[in-house]
Amino acid sequence: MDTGDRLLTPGEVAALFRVDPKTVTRWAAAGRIGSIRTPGGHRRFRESEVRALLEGEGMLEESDDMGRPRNAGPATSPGPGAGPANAGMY
Amino acid sequence: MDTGDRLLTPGEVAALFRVDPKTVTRWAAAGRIGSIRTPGGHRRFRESEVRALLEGEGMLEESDDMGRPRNAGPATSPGPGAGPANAGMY
DNA sequence: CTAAAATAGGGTAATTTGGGTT
DNA sequence: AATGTCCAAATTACCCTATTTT
Repeated sequence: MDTGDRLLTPGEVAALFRVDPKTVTRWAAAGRIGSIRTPGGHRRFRESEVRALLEGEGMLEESDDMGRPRNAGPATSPGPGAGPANAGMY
Repeated sequence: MDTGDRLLTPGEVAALFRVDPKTVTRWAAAGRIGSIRTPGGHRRFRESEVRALLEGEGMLEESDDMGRPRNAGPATSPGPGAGPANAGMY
């Protein structure tokens, strides 16, 4: 199977998500999506990861009620569930 | 381990980075990547170096926005006068 | 030796980056 | 906190033809 190790440009990812390329850059800077840098500093994204984000996340996670408590967290799972890494200092 | 001393053509390197072959040539001209010239003037790149550039910067990285030591690489080509690039990004 | 593909080199648009702001 | 827009600079992409490689 083609895992899709092809690389996509920021503009392509932005078109897939219907967002501004700048937003994709912010996602990469925040660690929400993996990125590969060219020697010149431009970013490339793995198609497999992008497609996983596109159609593989709206099924078994944050369904509707208990997916992501935005304020009334049980305080027992500090787990990174929604925010894996980064400190969002951008 | 396969050190990967095989030589890659500009087209191969370009496909790996998802860039234009001309861009790879520009990297070599700027000293960002080591290059070997054929007697005819064409360039060849070491697979080990290319893979180091690919994996060394975009694999287990998540928040890599600020602080990008791009010039701390192998210094294989000191690049005589090809330095209009780094040093002062902005 | 001939032919096709790739590369080098130069020059000009398009994209991307990073910061600051809305 | 997240996204979109403006700006200046850098990087990259596509145009061409000549040379090299296969």
